Amino acid sequence: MRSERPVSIAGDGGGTFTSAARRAQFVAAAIETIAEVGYAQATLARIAARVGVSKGVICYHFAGKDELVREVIADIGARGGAFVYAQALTLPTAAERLRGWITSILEYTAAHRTETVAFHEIAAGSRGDAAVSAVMTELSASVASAVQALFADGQASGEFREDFDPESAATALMAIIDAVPPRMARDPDFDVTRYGREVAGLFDAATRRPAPPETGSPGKGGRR
Amino acid sequence: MRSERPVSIAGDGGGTFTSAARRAQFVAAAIETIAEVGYAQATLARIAARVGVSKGVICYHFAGKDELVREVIADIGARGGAFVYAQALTLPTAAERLRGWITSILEYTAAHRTETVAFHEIAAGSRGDAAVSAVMTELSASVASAVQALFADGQASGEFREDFDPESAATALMAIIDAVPPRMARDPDFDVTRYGREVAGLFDAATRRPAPPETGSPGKGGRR
Amino acid sequence: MRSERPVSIAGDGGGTFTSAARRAQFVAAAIETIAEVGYAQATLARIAARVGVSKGVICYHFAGKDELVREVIADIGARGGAFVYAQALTLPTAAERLRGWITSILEYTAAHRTETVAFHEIAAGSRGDAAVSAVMTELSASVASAVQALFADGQASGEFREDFDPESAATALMAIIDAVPPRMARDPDFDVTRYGREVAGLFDAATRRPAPPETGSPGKGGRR
Amino acid sequence: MRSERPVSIAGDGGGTFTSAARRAQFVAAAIETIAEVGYAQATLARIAARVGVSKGVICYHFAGKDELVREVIADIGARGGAFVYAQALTLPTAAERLRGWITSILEYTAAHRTETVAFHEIAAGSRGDAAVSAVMTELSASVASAVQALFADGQASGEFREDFDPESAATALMAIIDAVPPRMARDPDFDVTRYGREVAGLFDAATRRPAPPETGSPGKGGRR
DNA sequence: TATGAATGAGTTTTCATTCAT
DNA sequence: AATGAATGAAAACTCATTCAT
Repeated sequence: MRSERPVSIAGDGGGTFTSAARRAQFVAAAIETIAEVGYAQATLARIAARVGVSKGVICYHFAGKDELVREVIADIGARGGAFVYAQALTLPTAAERLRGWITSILEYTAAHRTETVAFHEIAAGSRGDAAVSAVMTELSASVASAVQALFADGQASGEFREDFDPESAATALMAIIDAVPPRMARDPDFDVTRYGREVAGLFDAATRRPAPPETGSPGKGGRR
Repeated sequence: MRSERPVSIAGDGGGTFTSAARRAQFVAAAIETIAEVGYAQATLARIAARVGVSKGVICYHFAGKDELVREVIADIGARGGAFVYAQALTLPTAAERLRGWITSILEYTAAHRTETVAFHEIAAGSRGDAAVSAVMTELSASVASAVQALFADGQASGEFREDFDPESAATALMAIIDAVPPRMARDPDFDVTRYGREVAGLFDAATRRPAPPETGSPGKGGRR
Repeated sequence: MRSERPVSIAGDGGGTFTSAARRAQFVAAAIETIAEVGYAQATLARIAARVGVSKGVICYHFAGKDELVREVIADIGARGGAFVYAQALTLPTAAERLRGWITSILEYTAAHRTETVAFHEIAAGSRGDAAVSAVMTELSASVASAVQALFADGQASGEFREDFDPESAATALMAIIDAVPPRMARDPDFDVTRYGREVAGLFDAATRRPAPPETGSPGKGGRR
Repeated sequence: MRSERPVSIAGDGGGTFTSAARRAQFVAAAIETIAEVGYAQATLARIAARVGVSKGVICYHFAGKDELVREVIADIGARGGAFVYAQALTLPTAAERLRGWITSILEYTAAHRTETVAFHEIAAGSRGDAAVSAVMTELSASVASAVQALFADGQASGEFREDFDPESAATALMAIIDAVPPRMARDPDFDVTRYGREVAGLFDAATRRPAPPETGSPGKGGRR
């Protein structure tokens, strides 16, 4: 019975795919399909057709559509998450980390349109699919808390103003980032890099501690 | 021809529903259903069940699902649009209008959860439904340009900094607003009012022209 | 209970239709609708719409669609039959009666396109509707036997050749006549009158006893 | 893409149906069903039931009902057309070709009742189905013009009388032929072969050039 | 009588899933 | 492992018919 379902053991020199590679192939096809036609229109038939195999094969390698979609999410999340975290958190100041995060995540978004568009399509269309929903929520919560920490750190270190709520700021920033993929899909000329610079600028202005009230040290104020 | 298709004549004090009232009832049921289970899961059967009638009744009152959905969009858009525009645009300064717009639209969002959640669900899930998509795109574009004008006005009047791009700022703000309904749906404790205040604060800080560089008038700088 | 269903008593001076007139109105509307869109597409809704009333009214006046259709058949049959019989059967010779029948029935067909087209549509599309089918079969059988008699009479009187089968000839002639309405519907320029002349000519040539064996030349006549 | 839609590759000796054979099976079932209950009543459910499979199977093998019906028409048309053309057109005289055509087409009709009845049902019931209608019209026009040529040839060669219109004669003959399938369906004892002989005789008599007026050359008349 | 509303059976079609080979 | 075939549930929509008013 257990042998009924392929396990992920690699290392098969033959021309035929190992099970793991096959699964990866379907995940990739699913991502492309979802990005192209939207979550609701991404049927197993269409995904299988993209790979050039019959519909049944997907059901052989995955327990069902749910499992495939969950793997799609995991795949996108893992790759994207790794990249983003690698960039931002090493910089010295909170302001730099914030700008770095915005810039790098949008850079990634622009460089991986298909993936990020697919991710957004799933997030938007998977309502009512409890299992999928749960994964999405969890994933987005973990990113949100990292972003929130970014703001909190800046406040704690005195870099940022203290009259804003880090959680709200994180929510807002996440919203801004999340809206980029559909915007790219809708409008291919959208300049993501420029937008990233602008958003970073807005958040910089919004969070930077205002120039101190010039209490008798004019030199400092002037130099600034 | 006369009576085959119910027409929208309102004003009937009787206890029995007029056709217009019936249509409104289905529109309301559709909104609730969409908000509750998502666009893809909002079948005619479910909507009819909510009203407590058979599936066919909807097809009697509406030419088809498309017509119902279009009416849903029109209904939400009309009511919401009227409200929002009424508030914000009368205030004297751009900063006040910006804050007013953010505050009032989120106030409206909070007060009309079901409606706004449904609207977002449709926007998110109607890919591949050309007719619906078109209406949504148009509607959102018109709001976006009004918001952009808000920022541009502030820059033109000298109230706002000039080193940000009004279009990008509008895009960002719209993204923030659009993300609220699904957040409310996901997390019933989300405090929209507080969030509105925070977002307004962030945009205020981000757009306000910084304190002038103290060019020889120390008295003013000091007071500030 | 009996008063539940309107009876056919005429003579109601008011502006409102008597039941009989109402029924006739629906029959007329049904004929027009069937001729226009075909039997399968002639729904009660469409018929009612043509009269300008609601669908339910038809069900009030008729037990069901079947009854309406049967009345349509009876109506067309009665009027058409009466007309045709009146013309042809008074002429002196069989050849004249044959030509007369062909001419007059096609004349009628041309003059009552809507009716005859509707009749044909019902005949063609009412398969599987036992009650309707039965009426059609009966009606067509009665005409067929009259036509057959026409040929048989000509043979009996010596006017017609004897080497053809009156039943087959009647079947063939009926087929020719029955095909005219759909042809008219398909091709509005079809010249029915000319076609009638041609068909009459063909049947005349087909049935006429060949030139008598030259009664003035005894040798030939004798050989026959 | 490769295997999603079954393709028409024949030649598989195994016991299992190839896709082509399966399609042919459904085409055959559709023909039988249409012949039996009429075009309007021939639902996918009924056709599937005849084969003993679920409704969805037909949609698996055919894009939709339209495709099935079009294949039914093509199937009947191809087989029937080939047969009929093979027979008639090789004979030397126009009179023989005319008789040959009538005889052979009715022979075919008698030998393929189900098929021809189905064909007639489709022709009669497909009003309002533009695609199907178009195919039928075209097919019948091509046969009609061939028949018309038959008459015209006979006139041109001097075999036939010249005082009839070939087009009308063709229309009449087509009407006679077209009426046979429904007649067979209605009346199982109808003797098609005999009818064919009779119709051929009628048209022979109707078209044959009459014996010349015997103007003083008895030898010629006698020999004839 | 008439109406509009409602019903429910029935139609085509789509799709995830199962299964024998 | 893979396939093609089959399934069956569900979707949107149509239509004759019923019924309270």
